[in-house]
Amino acid sequence: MDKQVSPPVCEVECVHADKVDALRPVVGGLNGVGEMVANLADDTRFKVLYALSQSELCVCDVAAVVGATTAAASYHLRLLYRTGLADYRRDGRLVYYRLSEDRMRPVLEAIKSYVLAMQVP
Amino acid sequence: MDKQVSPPVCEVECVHADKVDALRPVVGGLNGVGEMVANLADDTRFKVLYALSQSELCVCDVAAVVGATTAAASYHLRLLYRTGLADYRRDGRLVYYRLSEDRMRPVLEAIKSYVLAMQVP
DNA sequence: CCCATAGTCAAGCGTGTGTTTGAGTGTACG
DNA sequence: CGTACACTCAAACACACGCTTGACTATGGG
Repeated sequence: MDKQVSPPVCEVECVHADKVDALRPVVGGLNGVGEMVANLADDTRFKVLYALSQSELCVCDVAAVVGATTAAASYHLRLLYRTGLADYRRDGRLVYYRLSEDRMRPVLEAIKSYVLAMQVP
Repeated sequence: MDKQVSPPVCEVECVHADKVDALRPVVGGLNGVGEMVANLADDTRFKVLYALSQSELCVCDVAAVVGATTAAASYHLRLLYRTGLADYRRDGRLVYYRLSEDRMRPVLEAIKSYVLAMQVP
């Protein structure tokens, strides 16, 4: 089940074995990080999730907030639901979505801060 | 150059105009966030950048740390360089990369914490 | 000068993704 | 019942991405 450790990797384990050995276990614990980050790696979807982190919203509202069609908003909301980041409840004709994973808030805030900080200079 | 604002978006601006009006300017300031997050939305590339955030490394070391070929490591490093997240210097036959944007550290740490927190339960 | 080595580049591949479109589902209300 | 509306679903399209492969550049040592 290992991916690749030996064949086309440099000659030996390369130049700085100490640093490499120190980093490998740490980095190895990050498996799956790409898949998780990919849930946020789209303008529309990040905006949707950030909006949900601020307020419970129906699909219609989400579409209006992010500037998308309801179909597109529904697509992203369903995707966020399936990956466990959002939850929903039905109330009459409306469907309300909300952020379901509070541990995501610091991530959203960190990314938001970074983006806003990059817009000034 | 605007994307879509009016046509198939609900009827009016939908159910909760107050929340929508409050969120729209905030969310509107997040343009480009998806493109930025996409730089981290891959297991290998996130690991590469995280490793760089911990230590200056040559391509060979990076490949060894993340378990990839030097070509794959070089591909991601070059991409990170082109997007301004990494910088490099040449020293003899070796090329050393490092994190060039310190403001990225809190983002990397927040994501790492989230991933590690999700692995326990 | 020539070879070995670290790194880069470009083409090609398999694969995945966001959006549109149009049809379908479910709820409310007269 | 039947219309109206919020929402969902599935197909299709266009596009982009990560990795491999093999050739190429650049540095340094014999």
